[in-house]
Amino acid sequence: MEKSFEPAQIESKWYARWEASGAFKPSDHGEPYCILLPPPNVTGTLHMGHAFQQTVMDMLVRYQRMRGMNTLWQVGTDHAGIATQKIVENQLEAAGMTRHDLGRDAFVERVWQWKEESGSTITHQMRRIGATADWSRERFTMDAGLSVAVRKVFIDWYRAGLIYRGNRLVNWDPALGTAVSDLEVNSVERDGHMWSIRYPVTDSDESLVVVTTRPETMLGDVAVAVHPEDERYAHLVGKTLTLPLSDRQIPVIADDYVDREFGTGCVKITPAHDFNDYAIGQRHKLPLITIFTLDAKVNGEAPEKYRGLDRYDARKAVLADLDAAGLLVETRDHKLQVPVSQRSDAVIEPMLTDQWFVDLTCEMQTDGRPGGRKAITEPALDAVRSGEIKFVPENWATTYTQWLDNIQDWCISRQLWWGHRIPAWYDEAGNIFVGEDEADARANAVTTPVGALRQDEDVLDTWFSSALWPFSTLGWPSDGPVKNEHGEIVANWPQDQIFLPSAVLVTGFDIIFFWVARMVMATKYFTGRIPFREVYINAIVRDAEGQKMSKSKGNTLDPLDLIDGIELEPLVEKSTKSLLIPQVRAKVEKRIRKDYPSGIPAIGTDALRFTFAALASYSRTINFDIKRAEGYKAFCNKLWNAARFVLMHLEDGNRESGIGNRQEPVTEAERWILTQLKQTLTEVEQHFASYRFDHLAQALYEFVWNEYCDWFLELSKPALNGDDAAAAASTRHTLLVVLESVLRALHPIIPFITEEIWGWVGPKLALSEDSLIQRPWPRADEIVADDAATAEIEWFKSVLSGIRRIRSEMNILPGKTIALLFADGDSSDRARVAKFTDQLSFLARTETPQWIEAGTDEPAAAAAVVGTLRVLIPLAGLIDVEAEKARLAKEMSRIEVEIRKCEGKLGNANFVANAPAEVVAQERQRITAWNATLGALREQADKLQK
RNA sequence: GGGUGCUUAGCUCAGCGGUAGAGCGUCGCCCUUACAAGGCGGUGGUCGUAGGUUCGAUCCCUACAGCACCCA
Repeated sequence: MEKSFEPAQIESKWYARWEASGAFKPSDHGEPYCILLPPPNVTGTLHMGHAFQQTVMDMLVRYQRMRGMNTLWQVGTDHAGIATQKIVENQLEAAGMTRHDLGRDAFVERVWQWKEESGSTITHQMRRIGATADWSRERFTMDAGLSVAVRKVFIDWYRAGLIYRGNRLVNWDPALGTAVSDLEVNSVERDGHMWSIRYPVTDSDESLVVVTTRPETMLGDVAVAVHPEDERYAHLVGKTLTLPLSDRQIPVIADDYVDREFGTGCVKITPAHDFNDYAIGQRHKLPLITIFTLDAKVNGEAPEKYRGLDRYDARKAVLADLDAAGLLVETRDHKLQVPVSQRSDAVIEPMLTDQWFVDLTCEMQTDGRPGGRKAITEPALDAVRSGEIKFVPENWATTYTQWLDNIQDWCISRQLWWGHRIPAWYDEAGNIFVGEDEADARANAVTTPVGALRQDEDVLDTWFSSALWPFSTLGWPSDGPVKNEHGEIVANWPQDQIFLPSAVLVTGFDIIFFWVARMVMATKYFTGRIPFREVYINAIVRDAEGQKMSKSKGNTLDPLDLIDGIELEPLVEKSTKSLLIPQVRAKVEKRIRKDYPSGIPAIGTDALRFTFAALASYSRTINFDIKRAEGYKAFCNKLWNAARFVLMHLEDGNRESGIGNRQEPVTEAERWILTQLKQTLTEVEQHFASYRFDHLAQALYEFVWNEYCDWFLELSKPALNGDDAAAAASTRHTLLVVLESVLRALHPIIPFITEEIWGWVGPKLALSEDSLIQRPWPRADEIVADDAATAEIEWFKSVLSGIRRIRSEMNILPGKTIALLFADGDSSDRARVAKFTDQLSFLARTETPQWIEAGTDEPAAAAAVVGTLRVLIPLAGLIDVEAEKARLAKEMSRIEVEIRKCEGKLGNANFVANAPAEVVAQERQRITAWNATLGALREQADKLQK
């Protein structure tokens, strides 16, 4: 083995071997265990959030695979309609073209090309993370099989009356020219103004003043609303106003939606461009006047002079004209919430358009069939409320149920070209025909089509196809093998449906609505099953200061840069090249030069994975600190060197008898480390079950470093070098067996280094497997615990620590051999000293210990106290008597504080009467122990006084 | 406005009714034959504030303060 751990060398070779061996495919033995990858965006790249999620999924899959489960990690990518289309449109724009110049077919062809070029980026990155997904079953949401499922779902829901087409107000992105989901709209606080505008009452001297942040929408006003109990305006309700600029007559209406305290208490109503106004318009049967074109310019409904103006230019013109007319009462600065499209950054314009919807709100249809609420929404709610699906951490269930409780119908049409085209056709009279294709649509027609049919131009929301992932990827709705474009079988529903429900979905909380809820809806409806039994909501990865990672802040980290390392200059170049604003660019560069003055060190995949595991508590965010990752790289190195130690103590050609042939360990240290291993493995299993990867990582870290390396390896040295051949042989065996077990236990977290080390260790144990990935999970119940041995070793550790403390505090050079005496103590101390003499003198660098018999003189010495045993280091010029007195005094006062605490409790009659008996007994035991120690310390202090 | 979290060592975080923990940092000694990416030892905390419940509260309850996120 190399002298130190070099991640780059070992990572490069293992992944391909594992994959080639078929290790990632289902074994067809054991209980099914499936993980669905929320498909990454096909044109995306791996960011820290992905790397974290995939580490979690891979840990779970590897663990369950080792436990003998029939595992499937179903991977694939999502066509990401808007995002992907926009990338290609941007490319065209750079060439001075638009998609309309190419035409639909050529454009879509171009997107496919782009997908082929860039689509494998993220899957290659996933391989670097070590993700053991079954690539042979990789799917794409737009491949043929999944498209069949999409059409079937659309048609079935349509025929069940659960999908409808309607003219509704939707979130319209005027830059992209499509409807977007309300989940893709961010509410952003912006500086703006609040304008007060006077609306005169028709044929009267009176007037009302409305306040608005969007004065241009007054061109589409159809009413002014006041609160029904607002006495100021009660006499005007029912009267008519003359809408300035347009001169239309609009009514004053009363509606308790109006907040009397806000502004003047008068609200202009523009139902075609505001969701709240739309609702009021519906209640009062008001007309809808759309005043904008689809690219947010004023249309022909407005007075001539505003037509064709962009909405913001129209605002200026309207304000100028109002001011000129003396109707602009006040202009105030105001912070307002503006809806902004996540996809284009454009301000969203609520717009009345024809769209397709999935009904999620209707209880019962007019013909008596169940509505969407009954058929789709409620089963999805029940699945979580009943506990059939569990969230981890569980409070996310509230987020899920509250959202579903208040859900609106789902707008599924998008005015894009990239995606699943809606399988609906229109005849010349505007009748709708839905089917697999035109022929099927005609065959299922309820009315005879008038003239030719033309297919709907729109495509489906990406999440519509993603929602089917849990069952469509397993081959549904085909009843036989499904092949990919290379003719390889990728799914077969009749047999693959054993993987539904999957075990767990690992995803971010921001996906609960997009994905989790919709997968539950679709999967319940079409298969009657839940898509997954558990939903593990992972934390959001932030930078070390808890700031959101963002390119414009310059605090993003590329997981591959952490794995491979990167020099400062390439890092600066890479982080700033996509930033167009010079100030931002300069700021980011400055930050990177400050944060990473010498670039990012290569920490390797294993250390990165361990870091993710160690940070994965139930907390909602994790702050990724590179220092922490470096610490875990040190852990990998520690493990590496422990393995080197073990291997170099095996005699040449020495093959151990194998793990199966368990022999009785000869030494107490072996029985102790096996007990610790058993304990650790028990904990690890519990932490896997509860998804506490932080505890899991910590348990293994502590075992390896603080128990195996710090104590067992050290204790093994005297045994390996001693005269007792049986103890030496047994110790060698136990060193190896424990190492092999811990490699297995660590493998799900740090697969590469453990596999590499195992390559040296496995053959020494004559194991049948070729590689660690095939080994079974190390089971705690196969290990025998020995509590008596544990007590012995704990005693030994106390004595040795006491000696080390004296050496350190008295500045005795580590290399210097010193005398060691024992005094007092009981018979078990005598026996233990005898038993551990060699280890003590070896590890503490002392001469053979001597006992001081009671009543005999003893030399001045520094002392450690273990129970009633005094461990003495004779002064003999080594030790400063005053320093030793001070040390003893400090120790005594610490113990006196503890004793006072115990006395306080035990002196309290209420405590003794009410506390559980074992707690009281524990306090009594503690006070006894403290008193014994204090007694020994006092005796020692007295001896020094002389 | 509604909701959900968070506040513990210098930093990042566990813990959670009965002796306050980890990693990193820091200080001292040591290149001791697995590992200086290391070893040994030390320092460091009235567990956000104020009340309450309890024999006992960092932990449970209430209020308040600050921070974060989600929804409107």
